[in-house]
Formats: sequence, structure tokens, C-alpha cells
Amino acid sequence: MVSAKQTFKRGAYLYRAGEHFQSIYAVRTGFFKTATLLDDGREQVTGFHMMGEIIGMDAISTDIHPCDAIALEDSEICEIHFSQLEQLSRDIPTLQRHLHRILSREIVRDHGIMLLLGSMKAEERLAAFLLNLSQRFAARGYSSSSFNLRMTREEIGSYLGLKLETVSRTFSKFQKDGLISVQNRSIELQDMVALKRVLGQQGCATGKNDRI
Amino acid sequence: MVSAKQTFKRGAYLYRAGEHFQSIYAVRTGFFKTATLLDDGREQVTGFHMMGEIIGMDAISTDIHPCDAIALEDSEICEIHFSQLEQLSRDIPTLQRHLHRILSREIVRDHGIMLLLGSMKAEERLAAFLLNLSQRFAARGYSSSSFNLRMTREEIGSYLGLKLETVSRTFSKFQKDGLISVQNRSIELQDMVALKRVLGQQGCATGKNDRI
DNA sequence: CATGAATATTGATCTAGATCAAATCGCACT
DNA sequence: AGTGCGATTTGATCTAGATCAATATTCATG
Repeated sequence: MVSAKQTFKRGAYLYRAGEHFQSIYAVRTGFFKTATLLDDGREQVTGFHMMGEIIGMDAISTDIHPCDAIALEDSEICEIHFSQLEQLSRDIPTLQRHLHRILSREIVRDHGIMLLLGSMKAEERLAAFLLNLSQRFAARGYSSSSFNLRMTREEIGSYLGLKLETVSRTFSKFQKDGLISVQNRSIELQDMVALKRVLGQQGCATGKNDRI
Repeated sequence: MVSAKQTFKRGAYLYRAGEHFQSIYAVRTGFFKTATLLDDGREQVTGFHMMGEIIGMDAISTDIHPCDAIALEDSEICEIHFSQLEQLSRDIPTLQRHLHRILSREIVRDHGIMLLLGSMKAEERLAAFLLNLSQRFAARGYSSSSFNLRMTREEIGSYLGLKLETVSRTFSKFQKDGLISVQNRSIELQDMVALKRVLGQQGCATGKNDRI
């Protein structure tokens, strides 16, 4: 069911929008983005995916991938043949339950982003984004306060519903205020409490910084 | 597995955020909204649900409902006991596949809203919203051009990431331009082609008007 | 190592939509 | 039918973030 690891160079497509669906993919190492190409040529980023996360579940409904998945750094993935997974999960209830939880978790994650896009302002969105990355790195045994962004300001902006200039300016402001230290793609969270306070300040989902 | 129909008066809760998860629900008649109550008391609407649609799938991942589900008019629902559904879907591959498609469709739907919230402007969002409702009514055998909104301007705004005044103003503008006719909750789409053109105009997901 | 193309920063200005405010309308309930 | 509250509309103003623009930095490539 799970095929051997495959490697993808930075910039390589794991799959493309429109391709037939056959498998979901587990990121083993590296970093991916998923994105939809809009008619006018711009792209909308729908997610960033790191080690241990599953991509491709949005294709189950139509058997066609609705978005592209692109490696943001050299990466390894495990292909999971979906009908074999379904077959197996018929015999192993625990696996079945696990699959359903993973599908549902994706829905919850998306609701969190809808919340962010629908009700937070720029600083809150960036703070939520950084804290979410931090927490995911921490869960994988990496530093929660110091990491490298794998994506451009434009990709962050697309994901958060902001323009790249706004992303850049907000990073600069956070740095000026001593919340973080940025130089290019390298980020250090210097005052996580204050970052959480940015999130929690006004008219938004407080305390729910695991929302993304 | 499927219990007898239950009825809910307008305003009644089908379930509340924080409650233990046991079942998903199929809307038989009527109209529901799902919403998360934010810490500051405001609510973020995450979806509107009509006849034939399934609610509650976001609770599978944690066994706790992350949002409220509230009837917007007198409604009937069918409760589907989820572990019984899982049990049954082990024996009936077609059912299993169907369940997976439904879960995945919810993910795709959410990605559509993320797209809308992240890259469309007010008029485009409203046009997408109206066309989506229209298409869902049509699919159920109701008029695609004339229907009643079950929700307030504020709820529409919360769903679309707009303030209620903006929703109202945009409806008025559409009416002035002859695209629709509104009086209170009753809507008539008078020029669907033009509405689609609003959607498809600038820097947004054109032609993908089934996106919501 | 040089060169050019992405990527990022920063400033100046503009605008869509938020906010504040005030009528008006419509519906539920006595 | 009257009453009162929530929902809606519309106007006036304000502002966060978009847009336009110029420069600086980083990185891939021959």
C-alpha cells in the first residue's frame, strides 16, 4: 500500500491540478505548498505542509486533483495508494478511525483559516501564522523559536489573504517592536507571549492560536 | 444506524460547541447555520446547510463539536450514528467510498471559501454567494432565480468576511444595476449572466462559480 | 566571479470597506 | 391593533491595507 519513498527537488510538482487521483501522500522530509492557479494566472496558496502531514485528500471527492502540490525544498514523500488504504481500513477498524480523523482534522484546519481570513487583521494573521509554524516545528522536535521560512513573502501573503508588501511591512513592525527577529527567510520568535497577545487583542479568536 | 427524524424549531441548537460527538446529521428539510463563538462574543459563521447536506463532520477529529449548529427555520434532521456508520461502511465498500467522498467534498468546499475570503472583493463575494445558493436550490428542484434568504445580513457578512452594512450596500448596488431584486429576505436573480460576470471580472477565480 | 532575475524592503498615495450614526422597516408578542 | 426590538438601509467619515514606485538584497547560473 505504501510505496517506497520518492524524492522531489525544490520546485518539483508532486501532482498538478487536473491530474487523476490515485494516492494521498505523506511528507517524510521537506516542505510542500498546495495552490490553485487562478484564471488570471495568479495563484492562491491553500496550505503549507511539513514532515508527517498528509496531502491530496481534497482529490477524493472528484478523483481529480483540484490543486497543485509543489516542493518548496528538496523533499521526500511516501505515496499511499488510496483504494488500497480503503481496502485495508475495512479490515482494521483502528486504521479506519484514524483515516476519518485525518480527513476531519483537515476540515477543522480549514475552518480555522476561514476564521483567520474572515475576521483577523494583518498583524493578527501574521502572528497566528508564525505561532502555528512554531508549534508545528516544536511538535516535530525542532526549535519552536527559531526556524527558516521555506516560502516567499508572496506565498505567505497569498495564504493569508494579504499582499506581499503588507507581509514584509508587518514583519518589519514586529521586529521593531522586539517580537521577532527576521533576516530574509530566517525567523526568530523573541517574545512569544507578546505575539500571542497580538493574536488575542481585538475582535478575533483569542487563545486559539492553534487555529491555522 | 439512522434514527427517526427529529424536528428543530427556528433558533434551536442541533448541537453546541464543546459537546461530545456521536453522530453526524443530514438536513432533511429546513436550513441550518454552523458557527463558532469567538472569545469576544461575536460569532463567525462557517457554513449554511440545506436539505440533503451533512453537518457535524468537523467533530470526528477530536470527538468534540468545534462549533454550534443552529436551525435558521423550522427544520427536520436525520441523526446518523457515526460509529455505526463506520461499522457498516466496513462491510459495504460503496458506502465507505461515499463517506470518504463526502468528507473530501467538505474540504474542497472550504478551500473554495478560503479562495473567496483570500482573494475576492465584496461584490465578487456576494455574487459568488448568491450564485452558489441559486445552484444549490436548483439542484434540489427549487427555483434557481427566486428564493428566500434564511439568514440575516450580519450572518451573510460573517460568512463572507464583510460587515453587514457592506452586504446591504452591495445588495442595493446589484439591485440598482438590475442584477437582482431584493426586498428584505426575498431575492430574485434578474441577470445571472451579469452576476457571473461580476464574479469573473478581476483578479479572482473566474468560471468557478460553484466554488463556495 | 560576474550578471541578471527573483525576492525583499521601504516610501508615497489611493481606495474599498470599516466604522459611526441615524432613520426606517418588519416581525413577534402582548 | 399596538408596541418594542431586532433587522435593514443609507449617509458621512475614517483607516487598514492595496497599489504604485524605487531601491536593495539574495541567489542561481554560465
